[in-house]
Amino acid sequence: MEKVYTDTAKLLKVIADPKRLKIVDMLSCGELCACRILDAFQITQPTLSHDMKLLVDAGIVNDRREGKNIYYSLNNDVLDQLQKTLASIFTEKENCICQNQSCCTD
Amino acid sequence: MEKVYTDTAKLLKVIADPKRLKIVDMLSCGELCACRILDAFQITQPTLSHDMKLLVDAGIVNDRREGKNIYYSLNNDVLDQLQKTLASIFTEKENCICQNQSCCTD
DNA sequence: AAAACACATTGACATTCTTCTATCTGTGTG
DNA sequence: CACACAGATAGAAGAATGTCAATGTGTTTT
Repeated sequence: MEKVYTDTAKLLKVIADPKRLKIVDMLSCGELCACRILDAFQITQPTLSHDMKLLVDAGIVNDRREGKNIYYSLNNDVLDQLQKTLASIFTEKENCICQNQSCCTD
Repeated sequence: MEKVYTDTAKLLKVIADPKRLKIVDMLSCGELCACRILDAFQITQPTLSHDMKLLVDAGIVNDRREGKNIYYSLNNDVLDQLQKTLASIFTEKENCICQNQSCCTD
């Protein structure tokens, strides 16, 4: 499968979750520590830690330690690029992936 | 969990797959019948049928029978709305979801 | 140094997703 | 009507995901 599809699908899979979407929404206003994010959910600390690891590993979120706390923030470059990629997938292109093909029963 | 997150996550889950992303990309150039889409992949016909059902049930794709064939096309309204929702989640808002909150250790 | 705090990791279990083979349904054709 | 074709549905097996309790690691405080 073409790389753009596999790469984009990996990113989408990480944000295709209500909790993680809300986390991204919270972080869009600025950096937050894990404990603050945890307060907003009815999940255990290890579950949040697991979700944050997915977001960080995907490059969507940056993490930074300050004393005992870990502060998380959005990586806007990755999200901007994702939006551009989606726009290009959703929209007709000049060199259409399936142009000049007729249906099998034509 | 807030409805916008669960609804958006459901849509994202459906397109968070390389095959289905490529299908959307193919359909962005116009209507295609199932047999034509199937030609582009190394999967069995029931697998494609299952993927198309996910896309149709999510409202991302419309289906239409013409004789023996089913023709699929994009529902651009749903995709446009999804892009807008993502943009609003990714971007700082005036009424920030977490404004006026200080970290738990402050 | 010992204890407390914030977060990560491990291991287990349940749920969901993916993909297949086999079969069924709807449509057109001889 | 019998058959062929396009696609959907059913059922099953394996893979991936979500979540937790228990425990480990790094940092600060006493």
